[in-house]
Amino acid sequence: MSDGRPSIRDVAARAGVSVTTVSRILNGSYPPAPKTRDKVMRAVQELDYVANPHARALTRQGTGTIALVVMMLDDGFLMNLVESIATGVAEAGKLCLIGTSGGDLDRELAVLRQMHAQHVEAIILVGAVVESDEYRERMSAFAAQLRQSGTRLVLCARPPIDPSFQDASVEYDNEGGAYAATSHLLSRGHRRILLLGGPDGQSITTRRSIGYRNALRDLGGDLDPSLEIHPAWNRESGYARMRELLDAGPPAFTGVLAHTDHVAAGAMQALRDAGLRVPDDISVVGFNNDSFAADLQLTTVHIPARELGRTAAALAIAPSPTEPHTTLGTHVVIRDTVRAVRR
Amino acid sequence: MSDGRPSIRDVAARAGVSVTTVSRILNGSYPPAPKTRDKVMRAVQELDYVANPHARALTRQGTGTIALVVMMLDDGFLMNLVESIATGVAEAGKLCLIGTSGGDLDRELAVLRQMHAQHVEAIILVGAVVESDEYRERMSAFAAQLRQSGTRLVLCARPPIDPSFQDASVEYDNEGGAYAATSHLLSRGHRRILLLGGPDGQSITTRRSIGYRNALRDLGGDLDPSLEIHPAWNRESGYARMRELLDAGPPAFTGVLAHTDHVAAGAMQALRDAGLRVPDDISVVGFNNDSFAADLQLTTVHIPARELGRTAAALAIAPSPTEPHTTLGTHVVIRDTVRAVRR
DNA sequence: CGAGAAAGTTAAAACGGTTTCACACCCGGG
DNA sequence: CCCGGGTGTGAAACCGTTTTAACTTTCTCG
Repeated sequence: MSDGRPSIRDVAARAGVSVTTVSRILNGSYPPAPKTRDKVMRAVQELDYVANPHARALTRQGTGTIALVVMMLDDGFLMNLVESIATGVAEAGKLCLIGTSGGDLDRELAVLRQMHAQHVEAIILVGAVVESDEYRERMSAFAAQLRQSGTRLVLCARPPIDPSFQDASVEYDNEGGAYAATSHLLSRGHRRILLLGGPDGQSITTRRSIGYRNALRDLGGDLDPSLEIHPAWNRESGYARMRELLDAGPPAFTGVLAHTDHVAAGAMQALRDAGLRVPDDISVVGFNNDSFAADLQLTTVHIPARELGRTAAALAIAPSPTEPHTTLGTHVVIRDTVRAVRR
Repeated sequence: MSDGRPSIRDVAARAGVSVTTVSRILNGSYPPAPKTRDKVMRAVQELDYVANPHARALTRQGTGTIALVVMMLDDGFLMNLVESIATGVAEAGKLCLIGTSGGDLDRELAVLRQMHAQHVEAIILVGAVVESDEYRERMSAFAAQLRQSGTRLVLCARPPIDPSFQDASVEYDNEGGAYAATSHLLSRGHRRILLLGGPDGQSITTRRSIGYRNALRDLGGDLDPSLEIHPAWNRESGYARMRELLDAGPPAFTGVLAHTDHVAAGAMQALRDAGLRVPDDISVVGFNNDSFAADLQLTTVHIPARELGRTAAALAIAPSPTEPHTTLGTHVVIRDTVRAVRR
């Protein structure tokens, strides 16, 4: 065509065989006479022929495409996740479609529909879940639709949509991470620990709050609701909320657990601006172990982003996963923003 | 079929019209009788019909897909770039395929071929270029192939493949950024400025070196080849190379210009470890204005990543770009890692 | 030597759309 | 009454591949 791309007919004509034969040879369906094979392969070489994947998708099932849907690409954790998913998918010789929802539920659903319409083999859905019945209902209807059309759904870094579903999923241990971080602060003598949680009503926030409270309860910290506040996940919000708190009076806490290294960084800035030193006056722990945490000497909870990504990619690729549900561990990386509380 | 998706024939049958009519109505080819239109639309609704994009791609040209090829997703600059490209593409109702090359030239070419085989409408190629004849040659052959098949190529944050080509492209001013950063240091009395450039033989490195040298020449700094070294683009490399230098003896420079904020961060760490204070003893300027630069109080060169991404997306989408080549400006963000040199 | 199996190849029918071309219909004007 | 020209609609061809089923050869064995 004017496209300049040769079709399988051109190859067949040049090799002096039928279209069927060419198709067979290229797909490795049973071995034809070596002589024919050579003729065809030569023709393919000469014409630089590559099969049209769309035509292929029409007959075969399997488009060789995996979709990746993520809310936003705004921190190092998600970046590592996306990178490792993308390479995992590429290593399997498949293509990776990416879509961002920007945190808007309608847009998320629209993107998911579009991906589904594209006949992708699997959809990897990354990130936070809103804890509303409406959302759960919509997602669960969509998941049913996916199942019916044979599209796999892989949930990554988020809890199952519905307890009764057994979609493939890979999570990390939010509750355990928060528990460990809180314990770390408690073990240094901190009793009043400010939780700078994520936005309210998101599953991640909830899980981590549970871990935080359990640790306080188990190990004897102050369980005070006024110590839990919910900034957005970014630096600015962390700064602003900490600033508010400090403007209102002397801090009612000696330790801080932030749900993001960015939030931790913002909070630390606000503390410094208020003349408080970290960790001498106030200790701070972050979450994610973003690359810059090392530069800030920030003690933080490490999330195995790359492993998470690799696992998600593997689940998306495997026709039937051996282990459909995995939870990866988290651990505290100790640096230099936590110190024993002064008496 | 067994995958539960209705075909255009099902819709036609249900609406009691021909397939042709359904196709016409859905594509807005000339307006048919309103009555027919309603019947068809109702059938579409009831069946939840969505046209199969692969079948569509077979006849029409235009798959509604844009490809994005990037070496690696390892810093905030690229993350912002990818995010803004992805949203730009999505806002145009198109899909975005993403591929990573991991810096491997063969893999890069393989990915590009795969994208091309997929009949994408445009390919956005992001990031550094190796300055070798072989690379230039291969890329230029590939670009010609793309042109022939009507696939647009958009170069983002990288120079044109071949001066004679006028592929759509959007760059930022590497030379100007390096010039400005160097001037900034010179204006504070620094004469001997260490350049922690990117890997040798990459276009970005070259452009920035030129800006650096021009500033030294114009404004009277020391033009000393031993002051130009080339770590990789990451924190570890920045740390290691600075460490080596300091281990070899007292620093022969008072200012540092790093090609990445990560490198700057690593270098600063090494300086601190060697007992030198930033900025009291040594001044440091970074590049990228990554989000964490604010936390380090790092003076750095801002690159307009989001604008770069939006522009690239626009170029990829527009059938014929009005302004095929754009260079966006860079500027120095002054924070607190540069101080006047002590005499 | 002939029958039947095995090996190699192919024509034709999918797949799910778009597009070309022809047809049927209705209306107004000569 | 016949012709010309919209207006809606549909049959059929096509896009580039896979797959089914049938058709030649050639081989093997009784």
